[in-house]
Amino acid sequence: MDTPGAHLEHLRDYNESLVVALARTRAEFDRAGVAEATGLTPQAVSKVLGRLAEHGLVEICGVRRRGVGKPASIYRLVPGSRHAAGVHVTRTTLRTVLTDLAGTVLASRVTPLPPDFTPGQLLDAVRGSVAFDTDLVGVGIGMVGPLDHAAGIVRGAHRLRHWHDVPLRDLAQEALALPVHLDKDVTAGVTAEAWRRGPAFRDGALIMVESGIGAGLWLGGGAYRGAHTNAGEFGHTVMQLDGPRCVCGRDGCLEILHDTAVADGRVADAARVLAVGIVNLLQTTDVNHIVLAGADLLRFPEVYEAATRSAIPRSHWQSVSVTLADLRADVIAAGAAMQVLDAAYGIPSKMGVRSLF
Amino acid sequence: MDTPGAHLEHLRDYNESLVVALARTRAEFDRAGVAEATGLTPQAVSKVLGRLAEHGLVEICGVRRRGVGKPASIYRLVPGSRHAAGVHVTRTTLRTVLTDLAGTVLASRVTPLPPDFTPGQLLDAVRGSVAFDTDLVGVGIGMVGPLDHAAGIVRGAHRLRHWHDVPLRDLAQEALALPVHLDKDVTAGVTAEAWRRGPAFRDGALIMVESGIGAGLWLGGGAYRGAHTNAGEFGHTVMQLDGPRCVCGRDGCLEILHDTAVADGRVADAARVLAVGIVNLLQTTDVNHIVLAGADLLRFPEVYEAATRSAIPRSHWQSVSVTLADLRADVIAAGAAMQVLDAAYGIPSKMGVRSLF
DNA sequence: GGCAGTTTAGCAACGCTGTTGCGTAATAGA
DNA sequence: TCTATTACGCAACAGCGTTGCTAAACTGCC
Repeated sequence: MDTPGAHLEHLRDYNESLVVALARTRAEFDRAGVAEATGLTPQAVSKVLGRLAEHGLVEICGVRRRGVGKPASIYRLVPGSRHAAGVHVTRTTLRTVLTDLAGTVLASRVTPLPPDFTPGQLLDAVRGSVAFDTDLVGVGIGMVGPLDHAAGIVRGAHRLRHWHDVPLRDLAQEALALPVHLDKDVTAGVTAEAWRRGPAFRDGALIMVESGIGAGLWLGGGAYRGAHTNAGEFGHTVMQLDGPRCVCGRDGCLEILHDTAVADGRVADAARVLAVGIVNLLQTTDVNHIVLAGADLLRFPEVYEAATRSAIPRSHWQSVSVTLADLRADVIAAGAAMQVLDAAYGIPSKMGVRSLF
Repeated sequence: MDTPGAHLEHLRDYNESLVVALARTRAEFDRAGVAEATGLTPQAVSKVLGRLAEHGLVEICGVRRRGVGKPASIYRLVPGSRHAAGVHVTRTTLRTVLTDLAGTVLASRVTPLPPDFTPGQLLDAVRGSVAFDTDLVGVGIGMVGPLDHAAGIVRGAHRLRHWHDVPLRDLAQEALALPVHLDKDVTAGVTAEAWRRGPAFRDGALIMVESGIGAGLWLGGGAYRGAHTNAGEFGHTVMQLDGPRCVCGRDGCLEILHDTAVADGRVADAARVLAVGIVNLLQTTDVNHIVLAGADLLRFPEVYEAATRSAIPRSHWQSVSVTLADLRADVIAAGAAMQVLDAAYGIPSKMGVRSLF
């Protein structure tokens, strides 16, 4: 069984991650606030903050007087204490991003990739591209599936010949001498949103329209990938039983309907079809955050946003936020970087051996 | 924030739950096996097993000689050590079930409910119905939504007039003087499958066709309900953009297409439409277990099962199991009972205050 | 029958976690 | 200046899994 037992270190890591997550969403915080939010005793919070401060993740930035009594120490996250790099691999380009612990994008660059590039060529490009002048926690790679997240293997990349069962994660780990995290582009993207917004973002989907339609799912406070790292392929859900044949072999998929409308210049129609697809996704997953992203979508952001908003039915106990990915084109690469941060400093979704430092 | 800090007791509870989960799926087990499966030391397993045995959840049932050396003690779960009751509320009937710790159904009864029954009438029926001659861990209630699982409130039950914002969980808790768990019928149903199959069932969906089409989702090793306890409403996903108007207000929902076919006597067509809907669900959630249930579906089980099997595409790294709910009509009530067991003895999906005993 | 070797079980001490008790520091107000 | 109040942290503590070691139970061999 791969359900590991829990040891004392897991408990410590869990609580430290909790405090880091809190620190990420609050500009400043004090001991009492953390204690109240977590249910830990103030003394325990002191110990946690002491450990985090010792490793530079947080620092004291002042005191707060609240009438009578000894002033409380005010803490804040030190965003620059940790950095991660992320890359977004497309069929023609490599986008590289450097982010800090707060999820802020510090640098972003785009380099072309050779036509029909090989794994070796990609690794060369990545090696040259992530050479930032900083210590890195690790490097995240976001690319199209299908791939196996757990094994770190690219099963086969759409329209790329040299990409069948390539153990990219291990190859990159060796080439870069850094921890590497390989995931689907959309999952990386939704991680960016989740990391930046903090624990309030428990259930969300990042809708990406960029040579294909897919969704990155963040369910119950963690990335959800499904049994075969294949969740979120809602572009290939049938929305017109007697519709035109899609490349996936089914008829009337969201993607073929959408792309046909775009090809005909009917962008508003395309957006409406996508919006119905998003409502379908909401019916199935009941997320309350929809994030719109992808190069093709961001060509007409307000059209898609308006169509989505107006398609979502309202009721008194439900509410769904619809926003554009505010990192825009960087969202996948940045999310890949934040997956590294999430693996190291995020709240563990399951018990497993890990150390924050 | 509702993300609680972790204390030492959580660690203990987590490991104990892990061992109970293991015990549920194995007829017999020994110390070494548990130690290997969990990564805990044999000594730690001894302590856990000692605590579980002290409370009667497991017992020694023999020794195993393996050539040379002192024989190992063989343990097994004591299914009868804990019982829970579950009820399945429909528009006209109340089905009540008694289950043990292993998820075995020990008793099952169906009683009619008054037409357009009130909360008070339901509580009376439940009180009379769950009076089994056993100590109960608690009572689970499974019924149609929409409802709020976290708050234990029925938001509004389909075609029942007296059911708007009824705090049923608290009312039942008071009426029964027992812990009560309120959840959507389909979520309860999938919990039954998950509880009986053990940790190997990490990602699954229970498809229920019974005056409506819905799915109970078990994602990443736990029930997934969404942000508003509304996940799994895939019966109201659009599959024919220009299709007939559904009661939900949209056009061409899976449900209206399916029900129309059934009304016309075209059961095979209905099953095929549902199968496409299930494949849509797979595209979105990538679960690898599909469980078919519901009175309307179980009228033609082999038709639906075959249609589903043949609609699912195969590839070399993906595989999806399709089965009928082997508890048949009891699955919802039994699942409601197992939700109580899961809350008390299941592996906690998040850190929270809880005690096994 | 007795001894050696092997495997399992568990007591006891230990390290580390968060908790509790209590003393100390820092501030406002009387 | 004194008192009440608030925040902080050292020290002792309880409880978790771990480690070290001894005892127990069995097989196989002499």
